[in-house]
Amino acid sequence: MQSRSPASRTGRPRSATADAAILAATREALVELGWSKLTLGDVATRAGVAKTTLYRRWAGKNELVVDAVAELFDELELFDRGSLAADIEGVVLQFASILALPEARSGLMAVVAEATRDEALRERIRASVVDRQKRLVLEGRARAQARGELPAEPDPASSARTVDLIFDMVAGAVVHRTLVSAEPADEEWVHRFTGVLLRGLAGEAAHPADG
Amino acid sequence: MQSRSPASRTGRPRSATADAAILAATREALVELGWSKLTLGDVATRAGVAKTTLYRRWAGKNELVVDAVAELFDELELFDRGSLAADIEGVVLQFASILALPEARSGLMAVVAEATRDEALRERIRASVVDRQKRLVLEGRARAQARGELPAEPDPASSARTVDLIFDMVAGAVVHRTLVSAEPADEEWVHRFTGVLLRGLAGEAAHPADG
DNA sequence: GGTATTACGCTACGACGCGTAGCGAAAGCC
DNA sequence: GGCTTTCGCTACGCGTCGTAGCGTAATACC
Repeated sequence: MQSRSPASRTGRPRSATADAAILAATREALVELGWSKLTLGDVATRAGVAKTTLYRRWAGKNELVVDAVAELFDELELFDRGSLAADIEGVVLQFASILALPEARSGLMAVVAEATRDEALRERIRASVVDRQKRLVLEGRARAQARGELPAEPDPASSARTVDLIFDMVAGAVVHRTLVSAEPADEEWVHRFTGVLLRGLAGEAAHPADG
Repeated sequence: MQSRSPASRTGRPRSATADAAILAATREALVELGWSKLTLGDVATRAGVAKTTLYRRWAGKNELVVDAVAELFDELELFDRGSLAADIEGVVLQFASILALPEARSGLMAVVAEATRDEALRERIRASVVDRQKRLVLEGRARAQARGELPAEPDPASSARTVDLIFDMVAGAVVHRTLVSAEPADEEWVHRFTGVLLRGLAGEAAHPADG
């Protein structure tokens, strides 16, 4: 959400239910119409609010859709399944199930595309969507290091680069599989992916079927 | 390009220079304006053609931008650098340099987003952009198997799934690094990425600096 | 060279979404 | 009750869309 400055203490407060209704209506419109045919007037009508109310809270289509899609990622959680491989498979399957939703598929890529020319929008996406995933990578790695599955990296700069790399590899692969190849990231695919990620291409050939 | 059916044999032929001018103008407009602010009228003016000419050849903005961006991927080539790791690094750096172009950054993701609701557009992207990259994965793997760096996969179905997986991992990681994380996929990053891809997360820790 | 056929440039048009301004009414704090 | 902010509503100018219509240019066929 937009940073609510503490300046507005007096006067009529903004309706919290309107916020929720607008975001829900945005997701509904994304499902039915997709990004390009989604209009703010239509969203306002669906939400039962005036178009001007919508413009008072969001600068435009981009920011609105980012917030609407970001809520879908709230449920992401890294359950402890006992091993690094199982942890990765679990969270990747969660991520894939979110990307399988039509409102996420059509909305997320569009705002990322817009963000290539809009630094503020890129920061908004990072804060509300990306960082929530990156946190999972940090957690998973810490757990794996505690289990002895991964070595500790003493150099913090090198460590940060490794986290970024893993994050790009995991998120990128799932996104590409789901949105570009347009194939489901199902359990079998996730299992193969995790195998390559952990053991590499050559090593994976030695364990073709099991985990 | 759209499949030119051999039905039109008589009459004035379509100007080939107009095609090139329109696609170049589209890329130019993508750089200056980005996807959302790009208008077909503006592209027609830049190309020195009438707006109606543009509509006679392309169904809309999506198809036009796909063709304009697809030309950027023509130069992709897999040079034989002697080892699988070097081959991967070389082609990934080429791919990254294309994605670093502003006309590719702003255009490619947008059409992919649109393609989530348009099967024909998805097929157009696959034919003119994606398949050109997937061919490189096939070449690279065949070379690596000939060198003995990768084992032969006798089962064709399993083999095809592996190629798809590798393709999603390579292309996805580079795209995510470039367009979502908005960081350059430079030589250092590509080197780290290739290490993880070939040796896995655990194995990579044993070779932190070299190749 | 004449004719048919197709592409081209140009103009004009209705339709639609954008984003804003202005108004009166409603809902909170002091 | 007075102050402040939000809300719903209407209306507006603006720009783009995609198409229709027309006269002209370029090629193939006879």
